[in-house]
Amino acid sequence: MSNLLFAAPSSEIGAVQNDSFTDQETNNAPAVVIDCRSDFSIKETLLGGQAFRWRENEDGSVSGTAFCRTVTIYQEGERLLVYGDLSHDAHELWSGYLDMSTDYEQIMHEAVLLEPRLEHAARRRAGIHILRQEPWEALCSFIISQNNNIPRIRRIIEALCALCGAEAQGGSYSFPDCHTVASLTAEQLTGIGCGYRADYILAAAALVCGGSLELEALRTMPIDAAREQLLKVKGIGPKVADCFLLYGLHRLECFPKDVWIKRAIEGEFKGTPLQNFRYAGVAQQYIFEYIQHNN
DNA sequence: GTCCAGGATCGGA
DNA sequence: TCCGATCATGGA
Repeated sequence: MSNLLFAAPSSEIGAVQNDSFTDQETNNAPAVVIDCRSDFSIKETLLGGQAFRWRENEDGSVSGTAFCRTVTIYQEGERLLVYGDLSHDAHELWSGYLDMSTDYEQIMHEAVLLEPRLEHAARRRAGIHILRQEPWEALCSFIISQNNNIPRIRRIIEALCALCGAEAQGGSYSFPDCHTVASLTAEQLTGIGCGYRADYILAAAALVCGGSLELEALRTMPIDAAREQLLKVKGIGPKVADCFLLYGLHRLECFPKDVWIKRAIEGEFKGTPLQNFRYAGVAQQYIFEYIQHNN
């Protein structure tokens, strides 16, 4: 059963990879070109745990699906080549998704002024941008992420997309909208490995598609009010709420506290001003890097 | 077999 | 309010 579900998306992604590689080799398919800083990293940004539907190809490019479009992205120094999206708004859409307009160098500078111990870690994470993901996909993904590991989170999300079966432009599956998810049964969700999270996913889907949880309204609402709304939903706790606000609604002041970060801010970084930094979510990435590499 | 995964809920102190 | 047990699941 699980093999059937997993086979489809991976073969689709393989097809995309090959097509795009050929496109670049023969140079006969147009790519959207996006300028970037030389220290930007497409891999850190797409594969670093903010989003779960991107994969690295053997040639170093990254393939995935968002906004119902499947693309392959190459980074060559200060430019990104996006293959697979021929839409007129492709440049605007992918520049926006990758948040190319925010000045991350300035954010890093401000963060290091507040917490000089993070200088090296911040430099190592200088290439990361906070994505502007589709809110519902982010919410659903981070509900699935709780007490789970990244490879399994990826598998479950791919299986969910395959189960719902909506094809994206470019061949892979798009992430199902909240109505589609709400129409699933708990048995279907546990069948793809969601476990006890099945009921949480259904609860969130019902609230979102029923209109009683307006995700877009949370984008501009005072942050405490937004959190309060989210915490009312069964299955959304403080960590998932902040991950959603940061990665799904691009609220950069949010500071998701997982077990590692908690340990850091109760220990070595006790009293750090970064928790209240207006770009705390970016600084959180630096702290995580610091912990992982111990300076 | 046990432990863990970038948690959340629930019930009992 | 706080703390521990429990919740599915698969990989190490």
